[in-house]
Amino acid sequence: MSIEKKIEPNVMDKMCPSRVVLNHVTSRWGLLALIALKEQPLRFSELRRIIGNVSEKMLSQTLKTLEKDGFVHRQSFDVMPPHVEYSLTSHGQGVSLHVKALATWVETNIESLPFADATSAQ
Amino acid sequence: MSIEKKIEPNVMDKMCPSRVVLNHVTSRWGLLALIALKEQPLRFSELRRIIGNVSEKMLSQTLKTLEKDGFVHRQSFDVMPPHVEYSLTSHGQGVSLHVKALATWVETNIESLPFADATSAQ
DNA sequence: CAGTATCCTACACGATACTG
DNA sequence: CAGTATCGTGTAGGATACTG
Repeated sequence: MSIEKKIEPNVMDKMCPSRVVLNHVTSRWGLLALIALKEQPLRFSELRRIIGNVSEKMLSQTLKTLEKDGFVHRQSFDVMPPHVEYSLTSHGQGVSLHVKALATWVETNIESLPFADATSAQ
Repeated sequence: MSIEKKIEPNVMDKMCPSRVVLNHVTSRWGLLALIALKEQPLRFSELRRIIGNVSEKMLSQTLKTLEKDGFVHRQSFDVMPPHVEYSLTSHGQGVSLHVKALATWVETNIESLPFADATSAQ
């Protein structure tokens, strides 16, 4: 069905490597995946449930990217039904530390930010 | 020219506040602006030059968002030609610390990431 | 369960032109 | 200089259906 594989090339691939990686780890779902996996290894659907509101497509895409970047390890057990576990590599532990710190800072300080006013009505 | 003001509403405004703010500070240009301003106050065009390849529209939009969030302070001197200085608030200093740490981690470790191979050819 | 394939839309972002 | 206004494009991301 596909002689040519259209693999959703990224615009940012012209940027310097570190910016690209930075964009991966700070991406909408990448950030949340790293934080979730920081606690413990998780299966695909567990990850989906924890992150919440992420489509299968996006989670899959995000995990592949993070795997390529060397942050996530994917272990597939060859059983039926399939069982796949995602975990952080040592590099993944490294970034997730900072990602988590950033996220925690925001959560901790959100109350004191003027932004909170705008949405505190609900 | 505009009875109704279309102010580019954000999809994410349905998310919890901290996620929204997190997205602001980790956004493509937000992240870079925070890092640049961490060193010293900067004018609009200085900021543009330092960040590089950011359009006026995006930088302006980014700065407004960060200002609303309480991370950036905008000081306008009423002279001609205009002189505007952007600087970090104390909250801005707070997040930028973590943002910078994250960015630094990536830059430091980029060489040891498998990703580097993919683009090291140029 | 753990994904892929396909289709579609909204919006992020850039380019250009204009203004105080 | 420091923006705003407007328009055009690509792509991030969702919905749905299907598969090993």
